[in-house]
Amino acid sequence: MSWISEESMMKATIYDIAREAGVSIATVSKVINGKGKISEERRREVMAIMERLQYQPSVIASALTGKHTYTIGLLLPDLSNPFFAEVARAVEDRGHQLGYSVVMCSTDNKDERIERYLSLLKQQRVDGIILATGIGSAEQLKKLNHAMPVVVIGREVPESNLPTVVADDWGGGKAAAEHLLALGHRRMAVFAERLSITSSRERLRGFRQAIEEAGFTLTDEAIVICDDRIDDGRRQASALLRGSDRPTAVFCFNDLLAVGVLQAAKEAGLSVPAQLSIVSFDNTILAEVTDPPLTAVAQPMTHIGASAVDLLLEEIGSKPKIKARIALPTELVIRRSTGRIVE
Amino acid sequence: MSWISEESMMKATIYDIAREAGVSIATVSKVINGKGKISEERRREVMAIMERLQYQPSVIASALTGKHTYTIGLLLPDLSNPFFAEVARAVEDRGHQLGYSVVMCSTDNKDERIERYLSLLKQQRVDGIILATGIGSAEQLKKLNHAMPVVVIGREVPESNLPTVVADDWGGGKAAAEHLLALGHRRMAVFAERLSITSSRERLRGFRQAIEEAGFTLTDEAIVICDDRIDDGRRQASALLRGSDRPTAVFCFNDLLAVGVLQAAKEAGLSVPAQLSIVSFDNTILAEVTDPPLTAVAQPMTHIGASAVDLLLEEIGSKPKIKARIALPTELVIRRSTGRIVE
DNA sequence: CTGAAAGCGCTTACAG
DNA sequence: CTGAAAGCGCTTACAG
Repeated sequence: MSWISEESMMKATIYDIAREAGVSIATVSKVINGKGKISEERRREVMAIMERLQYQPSVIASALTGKHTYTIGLLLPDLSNPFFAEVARAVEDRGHQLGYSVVMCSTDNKDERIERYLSLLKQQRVDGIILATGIGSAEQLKKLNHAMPVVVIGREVPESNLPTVVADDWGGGKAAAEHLLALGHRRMAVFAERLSITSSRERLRGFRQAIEEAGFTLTDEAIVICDDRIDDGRRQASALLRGSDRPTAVFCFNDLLAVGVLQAAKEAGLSVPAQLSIVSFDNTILAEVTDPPLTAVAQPMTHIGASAVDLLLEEIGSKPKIKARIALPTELVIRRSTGRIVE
Repeated sequence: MSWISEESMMKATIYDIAREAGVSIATVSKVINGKGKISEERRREVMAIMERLQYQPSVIASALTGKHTYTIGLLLPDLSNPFFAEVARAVEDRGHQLGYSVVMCSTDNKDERIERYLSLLKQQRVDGIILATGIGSAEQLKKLNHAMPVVVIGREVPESNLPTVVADDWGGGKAAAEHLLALGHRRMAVFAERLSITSSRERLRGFRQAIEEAGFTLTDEAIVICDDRIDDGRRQASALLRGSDRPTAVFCFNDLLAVGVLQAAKEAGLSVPAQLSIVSFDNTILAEVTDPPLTAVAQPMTHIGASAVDLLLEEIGSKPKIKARIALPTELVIRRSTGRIVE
C-alpha cells in the first residue's frame, strides 16, 4: 500500500491544507476563522483546497485553545413530556441555526440525576447550560453559574440573578379564572404542580386574584398538589369528584394533569363540560386530541426555547451584561372542555 | 490579588494534580484511566487529591489524543412527535448510563437539514450516530459509515449491511389485520407513511398477507399515503369517509395519522367504533388520551432506543464485528377504537 | 512501578 | 500580509 492511498484515507488536518497550499497553518487558521488580514488571493487558494480535501476543522482541537465547544446542555424533567419535547425542539432548532449542538438531559427532577448530568456536561466543557428543570437552592445555582453561563427557563430564582425566560404565568392563571367566572362557575378546584416552583405559585396567584376580585374565595382545600403525570391527576381527581360538594370547574397546571382529570370525570360519569369544566395549561398536542379538546392557557413553547438560546449565547459571548429576564405572553385558547353548567 | 487566589479560581488540570501529588502527569493519567500498574499507595494519594481539588478531566483534551469524545448523535425526524420523543428519551437514558452525551438532531426528513447536522456532528467528532430518520441511498449511508459508526433504527437498508434495530413491522401489520378480520371487517383502508421506508412496506405486507390468507384482497385504492402529521391524516380521511363506499375499518401507520382519522370520523358524524374501527401503530401517549382510546400495535420504544445505543457502542468499541440486526416484537393493544360494525 | 517526551489539531500573541 | 513558536490538557509508547 503506497503512502498516497494511506494519506487519502486519513481525515485532512490543518497541516494538510497548509502543505498543499504552501502556506503556514497560522494562515489557514486565519482564513478558517476570518481573522487577521489575508490577501484575497491566498484566501481563495486556501478555501479551494479545503473544499477539495473536504476539510472539516476539528471542533475538539479548536476547543482546547479557542475555548468554545459549540455545544450547550439542556436540562429538563422529561423529554417524553410533550411540553418539554416541544421546548427542546425549539432549543435544538435555534441552537443548530447558530452552529451549536445541544445535549439533552432528562432529569426526572431527581437530584442524583441532575448532579450526574451537570458533572458530565462540565467534563464535556459545554459552553453553557439551559435549565428547564428544578435545581436545588439559589446557592447551588450560583455555584453552577460560576462555572459556566446558565439560563433558566420557567422559573424565577430571584436571589441568583440569572437570565431567565418565563411565560406570563400570573396572567395565564388570571385569564383561566376570568373565563370560568364568566361561565358562571363558583366552586372551582386547582390541580397544581409543586408550589416550590415559582411558576406554579404565579399561576395560583393569578387565578386566586381574579376570583377574589370577583368577590369570591379560593380555599386551600380546593388546591390539589399533583405529580406531573396523567395518572396522578386522574387518581386525585377521582377522589375529589366523588364528593358531594364537588367543584363545577377545575384549573389544571399542565396538560398531563388535565388529561387525567378528564379521564376521571368520564369514569365518574360526569359529562364535560356540561357537568364539569376543565381549563388546562401548556396547550401541547394533548390539548387538541382529547374529547372534548381542552380549553388551555397556551405557553409560547417555541418562543421560549429560542429566547433561552439567544440569552445563553449572549452570556457566552460577552462578559459584563445585564442579566435579561424575558416574560413571554400566554394566551387562553378556548376549546370545548369549558362551558356553563347544565343543571 | 495573590497568585494563590488566582490559582484557586482556575479549573484544576492534570498538572495541578501531578504537582500536588509529587508525581508525573503520566502517573495521574494512569490512575484516572485505571491503566498501567500503579501502587495502591500512590493511587490513593492521587485519588484523594483529585477529590480535594474537584478535578474533572477534560473530555476535550483526552478526545484529542484518546480518540473518544463520549458523545453520540441521534438523528430523528422530529422531537416533538411523541414516538420519537419516547425513543430519544430511551437513547438518552441508556447513553448517559454508559457515560455518553447525546446530541439531538431533528431533521424534518429534509435533505439539507440532514446534511447540515451530519456535517456538524462530524466536526464535533461524535463517536457515532444513531439514525432514526430517512437518509438517501445505501451508498450515502455507506459513505457516512465509512467516517464513523452508524446504527439505523426503524428501517432496513439491506445493501448497506449496517447494524439495525427494527420492530416487527410485518407481524404488527398482520396482527392488525387479523384483529379487524375477526371483528368482521371486510372493507378496510390503510393510511400509510411513504412506502419508500422499509418499515412502511413491511407493515403493509403483513396487513395484506393476513387479508389474503383470509380469502380477501386489499386493493391499491384502499391505500392512502400520508405525511406524518395529524392534519394530513384528517384531511385525507375526510375525503375518504365522504364516499358512499367508505371502509368500515382503517389501519393507520402511526398515532398521528390515527388521531387525524378519528377527528375526521367525528366531523363526518361517524361513531367510532360502531361505524368505523381504527387500529393505530406506535402506541404513544396519544393512543391513550383520545376518546375512544386507540387500539394500537405497540412498538417497544424504550427497548428500541436502548438497543440502538448498545449496538452503537459495540461498533465504537470493537473493530471487526458481526453487524447485528435486532428485530423487536410488537404487540397489539386492544382499546376501544375497534369493534364490530353496528348496522 | 514511574516518568520524560512526543504528539493530538488547533489558536494566538509576537516578529517581521 | 505572513509565519515560527508556544501552549491548550491530555494519552501513549518507550526507557528505565
